[in-house]
Amino acid sequence: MLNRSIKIHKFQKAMSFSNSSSSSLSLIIPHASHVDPQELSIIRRLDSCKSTRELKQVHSYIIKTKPTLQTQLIYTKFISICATSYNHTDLSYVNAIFTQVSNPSISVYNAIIRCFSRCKNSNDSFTALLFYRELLVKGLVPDNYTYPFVLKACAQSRALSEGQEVHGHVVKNGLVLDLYVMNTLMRMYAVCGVIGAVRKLFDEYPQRDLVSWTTLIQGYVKMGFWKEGVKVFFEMCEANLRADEMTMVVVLSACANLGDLILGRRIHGYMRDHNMNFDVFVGNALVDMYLKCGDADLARKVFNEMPVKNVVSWNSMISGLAQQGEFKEALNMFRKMQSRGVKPDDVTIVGVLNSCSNLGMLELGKWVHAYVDRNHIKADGYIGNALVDMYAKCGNIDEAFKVFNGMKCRDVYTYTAIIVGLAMHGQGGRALDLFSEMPKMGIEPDSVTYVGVLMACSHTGLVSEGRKHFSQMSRVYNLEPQTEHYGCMVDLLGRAGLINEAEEFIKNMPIEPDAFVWGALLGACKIHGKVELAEIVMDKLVKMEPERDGAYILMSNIYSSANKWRDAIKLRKALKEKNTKKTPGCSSIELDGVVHEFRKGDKSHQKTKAIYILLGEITDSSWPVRDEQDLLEMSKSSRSLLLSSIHLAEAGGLVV
DNA sequence: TTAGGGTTAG
Repeated sequence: MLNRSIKIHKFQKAMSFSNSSSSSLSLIIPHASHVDPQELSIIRRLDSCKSTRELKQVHSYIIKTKPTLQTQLIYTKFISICATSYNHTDLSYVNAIFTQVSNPSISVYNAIIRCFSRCKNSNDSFTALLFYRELLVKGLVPDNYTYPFVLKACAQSRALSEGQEVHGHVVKNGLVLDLYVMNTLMRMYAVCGVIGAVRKLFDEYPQRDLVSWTTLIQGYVKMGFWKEGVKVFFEMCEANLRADEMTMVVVLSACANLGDLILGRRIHGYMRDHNMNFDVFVGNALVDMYLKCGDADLARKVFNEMPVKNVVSWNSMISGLAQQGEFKEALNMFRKMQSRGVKPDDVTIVGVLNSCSNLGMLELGKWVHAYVDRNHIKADGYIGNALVDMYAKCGNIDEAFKVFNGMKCRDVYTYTAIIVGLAMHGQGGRALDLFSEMPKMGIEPDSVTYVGVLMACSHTGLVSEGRKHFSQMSRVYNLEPQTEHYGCMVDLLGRAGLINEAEEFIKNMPIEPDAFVWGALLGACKIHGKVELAEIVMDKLVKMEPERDGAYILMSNIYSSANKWRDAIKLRKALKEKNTKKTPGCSSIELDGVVHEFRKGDKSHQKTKAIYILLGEITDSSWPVRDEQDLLEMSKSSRSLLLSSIHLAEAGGLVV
């Protein structure tokens, strides 16, 4: 409030200064009721200007040679052109023009409010509201053009109370039946999340057009009521209104969030049936929809067929593939993007770092970090968090802390990234220290932070600490534990040998235990050799996920550890006969910026032959052929790294 | 001179 009054004060000061200076420039004639030929010729010249620079040249020409043409009409034209014609609006120039107009009419105010409301920056939108307030103070009456601009500014700066005030003015001025005013009012409420008000306006308004329907759909979609949004779209079709591309982008976003591929394809079909123009916005929305619905092939097809792509198209593919777990593909997409000369933006960087974290690609992650530094991109917010996450997940805790400490604004995501990273790399104590720092910083943990905290306790054997945190999450932070949290607790108790307690814990769970929870108990059975209990748990897991082979393999390992070889062999045989779906686990290693992936039975690696020979060196005392060309080509370090990967694969129950 | 569109984290 104080800030605003200072702004108004500053602004009024500027205005009084401009009034006196404009009088020294003299000769601003009052608003012309008709356009004279000289004005018309200037307006034509202004229309042909290609930049603010050219505009300024015309401006100085008028001041020097045609001072009588410094009319409200001409100045309104100057401001309007600045607002609509160029990519970047020079707001200080627009302001300077405005201050040269004495007694600006409502048209001049409309033009300047429009100019400031077009900017995405909420400060500029706020300035637009200050102009609006000023025109009211001067006793001017807003018209049907003023309100759409003012309401847009309210929406942009999420200024709901100001928007409601403007709504009152609309009613008072009798403009409630203006379609543009109504639609922007609806949009203002939609952006501010007041979906009830959007619906009320829509229901009460007699003349809805496509924009009204689209705004209502978007209101629902923005609030996460995706099904409702789609329902409104079908109601709109029943009302015989033909949707356009903008409507489809919003509907596709609802399908994406619903993850409903059948619905998404139906909408795509609707667009084809209605011969819609597949512009870059529609293409991006389709790519996003297909990826969020899990169909990467169709997403790729749409992407490849897009005649025009922009950075958002690439970002949608990169982040969407990563969401599908196709991290390697996401990085390939990034490489392709670079080879096409498309400049990455913040979203690209976050997507790439996310893939690096999941693949353990520290080298590429470092390269992205260097890119961020080189381009003076602030490593705060999304990017800072993604960097912390990448370093922490890749095990470079020192670098993770360097980024973490260098961040000005840390939030729950920053803390969670480093807590999870520390917990994953066996530094539970440090993870818990950071967790205890959060309340002091005024940051509340969320559900994922608690997964990290419980993991930290589990890996450090801190049973009572874990119990304390588990009970605190609902008691203090009102976070209902999910199966992941119960699984962590079972893991914690199980690892500590408290098997009976872990069993009891599962029995008393208020939600149905899933495979994650039972899997944790089976893991505990393996550590502590509880064969009989393991058999019961395995039965449950097999019933839950008959298509998975994880439980069989773990059980077979439990039998082997207990020297029950016959049972182990019997189980492996049963597994083979059942033809179960193999757990798609894989191990990967980054070597000279390239990720090598290893899956069970997968022989697609270029150097498979050499790897098998080296594997033979380890498993067989009789040495295989030494003069294998591939083997000789591999450097010593490559060999040891690839072998580490093989070990990793084996540790996960997989054989290369 | 007026309104509605796509991508980002643990």
